[in-house]
Formats: sequence, C-alpha cells, structure tokens
Amino acid sequence: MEKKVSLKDIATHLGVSITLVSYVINNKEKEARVGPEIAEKIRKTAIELNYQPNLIAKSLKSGKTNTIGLIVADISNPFFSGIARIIEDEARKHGYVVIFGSSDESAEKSQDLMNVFLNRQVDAFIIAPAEHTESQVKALQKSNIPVVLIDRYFPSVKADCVHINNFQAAYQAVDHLAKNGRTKIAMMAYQTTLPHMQERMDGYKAALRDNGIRFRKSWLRQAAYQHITKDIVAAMKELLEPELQVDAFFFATNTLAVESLKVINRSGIKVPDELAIISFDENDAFDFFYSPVSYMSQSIEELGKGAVQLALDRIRHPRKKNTSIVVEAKLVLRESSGRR
Amino acid sequence: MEKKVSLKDIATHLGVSITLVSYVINNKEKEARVGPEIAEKIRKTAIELNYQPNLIAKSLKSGKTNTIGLIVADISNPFFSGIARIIEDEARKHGYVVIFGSSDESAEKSQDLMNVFLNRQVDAFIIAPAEHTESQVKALQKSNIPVVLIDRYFPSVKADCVHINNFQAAYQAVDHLAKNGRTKIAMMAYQTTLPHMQERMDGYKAALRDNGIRFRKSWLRQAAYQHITKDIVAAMKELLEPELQVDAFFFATNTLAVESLKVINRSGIKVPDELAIISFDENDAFDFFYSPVSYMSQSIEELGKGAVQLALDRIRHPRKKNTSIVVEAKLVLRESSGRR
DNA sequence: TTTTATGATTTAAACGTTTAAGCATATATT
DNA sequence: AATATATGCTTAAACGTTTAAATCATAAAA
Repeated sequence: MEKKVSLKDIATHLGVSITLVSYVINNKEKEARVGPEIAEKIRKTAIELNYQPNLIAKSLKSGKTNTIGLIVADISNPFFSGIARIIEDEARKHGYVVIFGSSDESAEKSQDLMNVFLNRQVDAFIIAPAEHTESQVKALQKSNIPVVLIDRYFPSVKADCVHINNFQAAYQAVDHLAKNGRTKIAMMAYQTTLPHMQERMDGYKAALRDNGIRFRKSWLRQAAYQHITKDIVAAMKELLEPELQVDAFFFATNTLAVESLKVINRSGIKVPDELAIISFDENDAFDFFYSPVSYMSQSIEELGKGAVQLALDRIRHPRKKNTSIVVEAKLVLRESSGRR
Repeated sequence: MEKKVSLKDIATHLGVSITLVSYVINNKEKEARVGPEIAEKIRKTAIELNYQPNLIAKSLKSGKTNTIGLIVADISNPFFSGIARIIEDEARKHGYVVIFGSSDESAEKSQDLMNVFLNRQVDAFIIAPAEHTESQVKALQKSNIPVVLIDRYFPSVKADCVHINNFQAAYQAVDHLAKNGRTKIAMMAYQTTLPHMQERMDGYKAALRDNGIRFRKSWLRQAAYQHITKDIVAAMKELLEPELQVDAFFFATNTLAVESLKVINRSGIKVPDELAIISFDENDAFDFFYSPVSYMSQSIEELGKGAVQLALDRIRHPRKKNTSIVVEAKLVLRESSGRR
C-alpha cells in the first residue's frame, strides 16, 4: 500500500533539502553544522514517518553491501549448518548478513553461485571449496574480492583459510586404533582430489606405517558424493567379508560414518570387539550407536568465528598478507574405539 | 585492483550511449530498434570486458532484489537446515537468493532480523515465527511485503502458510501408542504458546481421551528452549521414577527427542518393552537408538517447496487471497513404538 | 565600512541501472 | 512536393543515497 519512506519524504515534509536530512540521520550534524532546532525536527519526523534507510541505495553509493556469501557443499549437512549458524551470529555482530548456497561438490554449481553472489556485490566470500575450483577461487582473488577458505584449501592458492591439520588428525585417530592392537585398519574416505581429504588419507597411511602395519590398497575405500550410499554399501560389504575382514574403521567425515554405521548395524558385526571405529566430525547419531562412536572433533565454533574474523580483516586490509588459522582437532574417545 | 566493468565502460569503449548498451544487454534490441552491427559489437565487447551486471543498481531501479529472507529458530537444527536447503534450491531455480537468520525463539531477535532484512529490501519473507511475533508478522503484511509462515502459524493472522495438521499428527501418534496397549503415555513438548505446539498437545490429550485414558497433568512436560537439556533431564527423571513410571513417550520435536533419548539411554529402561516411543520429525540419531525410533514424518521437501511457491505467488499477485498448504504427516513405524 | 570568519543550508554530481521521450536521417506513402 | 513512417541512436530523468562544493546570511574582526 504505502511506499517506503525516503529521505526525500522527510525533506519535503519539512521543506528542507534532502542533504540536511541525510546529515542528521547519519549523525553528521556536527561536521555539517546543522542547526539544532531543525535537527530536532528532522529526527522527530523521521520517527513519526518511521523512516528506514534503503540499504540498497546505500550499497550502490558506498560499494559495500555488508553481505557475506557463504558457499558450502550442502547446508543441510550438520557440519556445515553448524558452521553456518556460527558464521551468521558472528557476522551479524559486525553488521553483516549472510547469503548462502550449496555447491553439492560440483564445480559448475560453485561457479554459478560465485557469479550470482558476485553480481550481488557481496563484500566477502567464505567458501568450503569443491573439487576443481582452484581457478574459481583465484579468479575471485584476482578481482580483489576477499575470500576465506574454510574446512578445505588448495596448496596452489595463497588465501586466508581456517582448517584443522588434517594429516595430524587422521594420524592421531589411526594411531590410536593401532596402539590399541588393531592391525587391519580400513578407511572410508570421499572420492576427491581435495587436499584435505588426501591429507586425511596420508595421515592414515603414515600412522599405519609408523605402527609397522603394511598398508593394503583394498583397505582404503572412497565413496563418491553423488552416490555415496551405494558406494558405501558395496565397499563395506567387501571389507566385512570374512576373508578380508578388517578389525577397525576410520571414517573421514560424519556423513560417511552415518552411512557406514547403518551397514554395520545390519551386518551383525560387534563393535568394538570385532570392529573398532573412529569417525571425523560430530553427529547426533554418534551418541546413539549401540557402541557410542569415538571421533575427531573439530570446533565448528572456532572454524566459523575464525572465518568471519579473517573475512572482516581482509575487507578492512585488502593488502595484508594471508593468514591461516589452524584449529586444533581433538580425539573424543567413547566406546567404539575399544579400550584405551 | 581493476574496478568492475559497467555499462558505461562498454559504452565509452565503443563511443556509443549507455542506453544502447543497456538495450542490447537486456535483449531489447528489437523493441529499441538497435542496429544489428552495433548490437554485435556491443555483445562482443561485453564478453571481452567480462561485463557482469550490478544487481544492486538493478535492484535500486526496479525495487526488486530477488532475495528471500528466511527466518527460522535455529539454522543448525536439522529440521530447519533441511528446509533451508530445499528453499535454497527452489528459490534459485526462480532466480532468487536466500538470506537467513536464526531467531533463537526470541521475539526480539526476530524483530531485529525482520528490520535488517526489510532494510535490505527482501522481496519476501519465509518465517517459522517465534512466540509473540504475531504483531511483527502483521506489521510486515501491513507494509505489503509478502510473508509465508512455515511450520508454525497464528490463528489471528491471515497469511499464506505451509504446515502439517499438528492436531491430527499428534493424535495419530498417541492413538497408535494407546491402541498398542500403552496406558500411561507422557508427552514432552516445548514450552511455548505457539499454536502448532498447543495443537500437538491437544492432539495428544484427545487421543488419550478417545482411548479411555484419563489425562494427568504430570504426564505433559514442557521444556524451555533456553535451557532445554536441564528441563528435560529434570522432567524425564521424574517421569521415569517407579511411582509415576509411564509406559510410553511422545516427543513433540526431534530436538526434544534427542535430548530425552540421552536420558533414557542412561536410565537403563528398556525400549520398547518398558517404554514405547514415538517422536516428531526426523533425525539421523533415530536410526541408531538401540531400538530405532518411530516418528511422525513431515516432508521437508513439500514444506520448503510449498513455501517458496507461495512466496513467489504472493510476489506476483499481491492481492490474491491467502493460501494454506497443509502437507501430510505420516507415521513411520520402527521398533521403539512396540509391536503394531 | 570593509573584510573575514562562522554558521546554516542548498546545489549538484555521483553510484549503475532502466526507459520514456526526443532527434535526426532515410524511406515510403500520399 | 509534402507528409508520414521507419530506423538508429541519444538525452534526460529516475531509483535513494552520500558528500564535496557552493551559496548566503549574519556576526566578529580589521
């Protein structure tokens, strides 16, 4: 019905110039030497007419939208929605708003999202990059828009980023399994060339080696994001066969763990006696698996806050050198990993 | 480094007017009678210079931001993050982008978020409203901005909304428990005056009554959002005491269920023999509770798609009468509810 | 009295678009 | 030959802000 009230409305209502109103509204009366009585009137009518500034117009003028674009693999994944929540809170504390998009681990969708967000002039990106998106990230940087990588990263891309030490985290988990007498330790990873996953696999292999266990190719399975359930069912079936039967499992993400645990549940295998388990991340489900699941916990709080902090820093100081925040991952031991 | 390319850049580059470039870029050459050769040149340089339209400027002109503001209680709650994902996909299919905020069930935060989103000129709101926000929703409607309520609603507010039939869903769940021989059926609900929760409680009571079970006040517990764990631990402790001991539990949301199940897990009570359970919503954890949890499933797919559809309809036809989409809830039976 | 501050307010341009209206020039219709 | 129509392009205003610069009083200093 009624159009929104603009500075102009206040101005004409009082018979003064728009400029004057702008100064008062923005508390620049001092510098602009606005008369105290008229300032008072302006303030009063602004309230009367319920003036609300048009942030779009402000943005056009200032070139700042106070918006952060968040791109993750899937916002409905509890790991990412947890991060999203932290980022939302932290961003809003600083007057920013978050628009989000899910890439589904697809470079194409990722590019689409970047374009959309770019055209909307977001002030910064926080991205959990999908595979093969180095060039996309580099392109953003080249056009001088702040980018913070979260959870994942690219060795070839100098960027602000927040993540854990994946190699070490995986090493620690697998080392724990080995030190507790497990000798046939399998790993379920994502099918991706992304370094964070590669490093988790490297950590796994290194821990095996350092514990005198010869790595077997058949122990390391990778599931594709697009048909994760199918891949996991197939892989688990094989690894739980009597001939191959492994005595421990390390899951590289919470999603992989949840899907795998379903198969284990159906298989009748006893955790932790016949099979020890350690997962990555956290998940409500871990508490309820009949043998509560041990996991490497990443603090989403630190990840999210760190990401926003880096983004704001970068907005403020476009030329400062890159910062990596490495947050600590810690092993949370429950029952599934066997005795300690 | 390099500023973004604007229509002006293309125009000066070719020595033509901005207008001409605008027409070509927007494929209005026909109506605007642009010469074919110059159109070709414009298109070429647009690509060469990698022109990307400034959506902020477009928005200022058009009054449309192609943005939907989503307000939920907590984006990290899997129910809401699931809905967010659907809304994201559906919105983007239609050229919209989603900005989100979590109200934490606080009317104050809700108002803050609305103001922020309003000033950013969102084209529509999709809101899972918090308690005591009727007036906020009404205010939005009064200023003629499209609002769709999701999951929750207010009898006193005529609005587009998408939700299940809460009374019936709760009735069905509790009726199932009663029909299977449970006679002391407790319910864990949220402490709120929101109608959807009231109706779930009403459905619970009605099902008791219709099954000849006298409702006892002590059976119906409510936990406050702010200290849910504490409230639940206290309530469960009491209800599982031998004197009062109930033989079935109905949980009004997935969060309530997860917290309660933790207590049950520790209590040593046998589900479903000593205690039958039905929850609301879905959760990874339900699959892994030692006695897989039966639940009333709401299709977040339908909820999310419906909400976006209503929002777009309302944007297109501001004066059309309100629509309510009532999506079906269905009882998914597992083991926790006992034999069928 | 003239100059110079000082104070209060307005003008104008800009951000990047869109779009109605205007202006030439060429071609077709009387 | 005069007029209408078509074609190709530009001007100008607008969306709602911000902000440097200009204007114009009036008061204080010379």
